[in-house]
Amino acid sequence: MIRIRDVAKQLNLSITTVSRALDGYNDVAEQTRQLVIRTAQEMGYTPNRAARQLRRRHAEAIGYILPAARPLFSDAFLSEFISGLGDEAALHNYDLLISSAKPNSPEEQASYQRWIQSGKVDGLVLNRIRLHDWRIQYLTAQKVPFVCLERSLDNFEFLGVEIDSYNGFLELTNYLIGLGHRRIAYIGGEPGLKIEHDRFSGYRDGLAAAGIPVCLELVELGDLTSEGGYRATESLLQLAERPTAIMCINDPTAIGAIHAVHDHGLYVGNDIAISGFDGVADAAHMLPPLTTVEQTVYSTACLLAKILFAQLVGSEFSEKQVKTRPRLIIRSSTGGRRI
Amino acid sequence: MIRIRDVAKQLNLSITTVSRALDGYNDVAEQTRQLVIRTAQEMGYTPNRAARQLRRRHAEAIGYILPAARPLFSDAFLSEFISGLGDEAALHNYDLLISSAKPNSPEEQASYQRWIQSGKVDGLVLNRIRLHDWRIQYLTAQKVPFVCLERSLDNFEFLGVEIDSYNGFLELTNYLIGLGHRRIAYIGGEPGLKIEHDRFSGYRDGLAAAGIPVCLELVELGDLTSEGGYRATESLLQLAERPTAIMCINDPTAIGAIHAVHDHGLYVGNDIAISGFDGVADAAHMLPPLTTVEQTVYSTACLLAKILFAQLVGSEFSEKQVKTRPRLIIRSSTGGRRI
DNA sequence: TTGTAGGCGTTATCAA
DNA sequence: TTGATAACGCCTACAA
Repeated sequence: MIRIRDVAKQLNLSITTVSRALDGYNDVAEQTRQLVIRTAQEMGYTPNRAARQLRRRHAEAIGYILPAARPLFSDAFLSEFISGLGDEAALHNYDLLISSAKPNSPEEQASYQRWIQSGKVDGLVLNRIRLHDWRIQYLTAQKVPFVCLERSLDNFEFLGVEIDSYNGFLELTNYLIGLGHRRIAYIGGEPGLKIEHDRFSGYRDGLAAAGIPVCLELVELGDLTSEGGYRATESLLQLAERPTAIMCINDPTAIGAIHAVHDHGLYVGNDIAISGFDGVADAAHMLPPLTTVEQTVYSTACLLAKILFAQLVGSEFSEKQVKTRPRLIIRSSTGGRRI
Repeated sequence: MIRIRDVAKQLNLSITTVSRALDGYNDVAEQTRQLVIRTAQEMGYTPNRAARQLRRRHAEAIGYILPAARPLFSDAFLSEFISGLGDEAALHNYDLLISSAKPNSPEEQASYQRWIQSGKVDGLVLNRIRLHDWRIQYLTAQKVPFVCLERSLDNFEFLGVEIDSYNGFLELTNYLIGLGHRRIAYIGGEPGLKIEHDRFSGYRDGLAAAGIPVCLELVELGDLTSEGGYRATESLLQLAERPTAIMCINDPTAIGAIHAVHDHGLYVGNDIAISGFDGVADAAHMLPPLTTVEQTVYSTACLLAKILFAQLVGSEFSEKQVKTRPRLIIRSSTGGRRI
């Protein structure tokens, strides 16, 4: 390992001078600076992170804990989300630390506490926010910078990005009603989730505005995965009177729904309309292509990270709170040619 | 922030004693140990990671750099892969550090060097290995522990997991030939990739064994994404004599291919057979469900991490090199009912 | 403009 | 069984 003292010795300079030349202080002769920078580069010197962290008292890393309900999970949303966070972090020369935990589990709590208390990360990114989320209370109390995708009912001084799920689902519901659907089912997620609350509300209010009563047998509980969507759809298809449309809380759920409908020998988009929410890249490549509400996951992740960095390093980015209106993307899974 | 000295002061003990009680040394009175552990817990003490790293000279973190060809990418393979690495790392109380870089770019090189030289990670996980891969030479020279998914031609002392892509593709080719296909196309990835080499070889040798010449117009270059698969398939469909089957290097490519075939008004599984490779969860939820060669991404990632940890902490896991035979999963994208 | 020295919080060596 | 002390590599008052 090459240390700063090795560079200093090589140049017959003091450690101080080398350190300051590298860090861009202006009290070092320009000529010396150039020499130092060049030599450090040649020698392949990179400051030891542990030492720097200890001294500077920050980690130059942000953290994100994956909401993994089971050890094995797969979610197209997450790879886009992670790459957005990672790219933005890299721009600031920060690292992205990843862990995974079952939402609302003791392990989740332990992970957050360990990261905070041990100083491994300077800030955190949260998603899958619960209506009452201990994470927000905890991080606020600990004064740890964090940003959220979606807000909870607790955090008044919300920092982050909020996707207007409610209006997205409202618009989608209106669209389906406009197509003539009356028996519209909904497959959601765990009740305490903010997105569940918002999206279901959009669905409910959309129906109400058209004078259609919410029919409880048409409301199913999924788990945000394809498997959950498949199972929930199977129940719906066994009803005496089948729904003519199924609105799914997210794209993976919708993908499972499409599959279930197909396995029942029915035609998606024709016999039954299916819609999702997220707009992950794969949604366009489904057969039939999936009608969805697009929230541009990658750029949202970048935006979240930008907001976090604005807090951490006082970067020029000034937005603290962004509310975006997702875009309804109509594809043939809600009607169109027979496949 | 609570430091070890705070705990020591609280108990009127020396820092040394507290440190050793917590670390499980046996030269501290059992009674003292219990007291220390309890108090530390009550006070919410967690060792500062930077200080510990500096002293112990390791980071308790492993790293993985995503092969992201473009800033925005999405790959079902990766979310499974990352969660496997993360779960296994968590089991050892290690963190997983994530970054992304364009394969073979100067930034990729800079990222690896920075992580190594700054001591941010104790070991690395590599995939998308190139036939001649500077990473392997560099990490070997630096004596940094690492594991690979797939091996290169350079590393004789290969540590990691090798999926037998060659035989997987051979078997798949034989299967398609057995179905009566003669014009079988191949959509691959960047030429220097190990998986491209192996999978193409399996395809070529499979054809050769059946006395079918490789027809260059049927060999297309993709980029491992759905978009690449879509474009390549469009070219194939414009040939005077269309292929009757298309073997894709991975599942995303196959998903793009299915979509392109569909857009041309043809029936996948009927007019044209399509196959993938990876066996990510979504493949089963495609329409039609995708025939693929399954490599159980999640458990492979866990296995890779296990091998890495065996090096890092001398865990009980003794396998150093695992070669797995992937499993051919036949679904209706290579023939079956019309959808 | 450059150098000296002290300390960040922890662990390890050695002495008590 | 416990405690004093010296590092780990870096940054930064302060002195020269």
